[in-house]
Amino acid sequence: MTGKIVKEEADASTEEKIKSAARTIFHKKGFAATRTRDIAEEAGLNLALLNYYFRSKQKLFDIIMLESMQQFLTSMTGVFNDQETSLEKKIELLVGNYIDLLIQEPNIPLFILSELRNNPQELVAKIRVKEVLMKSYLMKQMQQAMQEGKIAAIHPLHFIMNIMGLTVFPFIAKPILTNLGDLSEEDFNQLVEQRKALIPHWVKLILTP
Amino acid sequence: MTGKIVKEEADASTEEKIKSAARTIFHKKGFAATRTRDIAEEAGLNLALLNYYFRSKQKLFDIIMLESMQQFLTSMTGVFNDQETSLEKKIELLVGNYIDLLIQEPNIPLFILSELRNNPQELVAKIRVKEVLMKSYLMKQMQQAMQEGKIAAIHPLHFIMNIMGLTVFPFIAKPILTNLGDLSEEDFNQLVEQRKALIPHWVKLILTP
DNA sequence: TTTATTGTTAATCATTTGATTAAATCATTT
DNA sequence: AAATGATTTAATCAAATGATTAACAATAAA
Repeated sequence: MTGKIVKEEADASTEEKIKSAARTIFHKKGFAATRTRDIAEEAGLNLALLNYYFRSKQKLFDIIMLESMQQFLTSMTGVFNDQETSLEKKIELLVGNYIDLLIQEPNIPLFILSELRNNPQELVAKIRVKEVLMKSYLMKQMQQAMQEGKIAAIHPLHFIMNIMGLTVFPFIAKPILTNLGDLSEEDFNQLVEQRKALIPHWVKLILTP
Repeated sequence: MTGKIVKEEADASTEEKIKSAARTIFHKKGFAATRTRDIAEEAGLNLALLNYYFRSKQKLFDIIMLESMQQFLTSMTGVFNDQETSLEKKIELLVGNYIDLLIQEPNIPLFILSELRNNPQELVAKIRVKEVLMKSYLMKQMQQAMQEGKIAAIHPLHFIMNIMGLTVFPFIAKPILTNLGDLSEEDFNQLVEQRKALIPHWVKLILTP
């Protein structure tokens, strides 16, 4: 009955096939619009296997959601607490990492944010964004630079909104933007590639005292 | 059978009650997660009335979606083609209008964008964003200012991504941001109110030649 | 008032869909 | 090989849900 529990490392392949299919479809359509049958079909497996391995659609979803949020968060944790790199360099790295990630996984932001509106607090709390972000070395660097008058005074949240807005929003609005500019997938990616250099430049302007 | 069709202006009240309830719930939960029973309950009406007035969930949704997109688009059309106002002034007005709208209807952007990923082309085409935006007087002003060297050379899509990203993203990421900053509804609104002045200022910096 | 039309309701239908079951297959151990 | 346990499948269940129906109420027309 509980194959996976007894035999922890059964055949990772099937379990991973299901997770991979679930990731694809959940990311694209969200929880409510996804049918477990779609996932099974995408994985090329019988529907019952999904429940055999993960008990329920909800449990499977929770795993995918948690991993997606962590994947998103991991792109910044490494950068943020490096004591060697300058504020400027950190912004470059952060934007670059995110754009690389988002070109690979363009559906993650809209997936996370659209699901978050139903669950608000619980999930956000679970991944400790607040600790990771607000108590990071980057924030200390910013505070100090502001005190020394090296950058303009700005509320940390405005700073975060700006960087994330400039970096992530294009991927959220991708269908509109590609229509607006008659862009192919290729064109779009090229445009956001440019933003790896542009956004740090713009942010520097914003921070100029 | 087809009450509404025969008698066009029957009792606007019931029809409007349904639309209003549908708007509320669709905006908050999206198409797939919304049950017609929820809408009926929110409207304080019998479930069958929904189908009596709108034939199906899908038809009702299409109406709400179209109106929401138009509402969103209307915030810019007026501003964009005014031949009297400067580029700078237009940015101020645009950002101001959007933030006012979004404080009233904070769920619209995520609603539109998350539904758009399923339907991509059809809906985007229907509202003529491309015409409204790309062929606006604002765009001509930009081109001319660039040629005259009065503003920095920038791809129109980067310009749009920046303004929209800076303005709209905070509302899309609201649950995360309020958690990050321990913000009440009030606090959040105050913060985005500040952005009415800040974003035009930042955009001006970005456009500085 | 009577009649016809429109609006509303409770009950029901039919389909979709998440989940379970029981039997079959595969793999591992003895 | 036999036995045991893990994995997989087809068939089925039960609940949720969009939609319809038939009866009833309200309103307007005659």
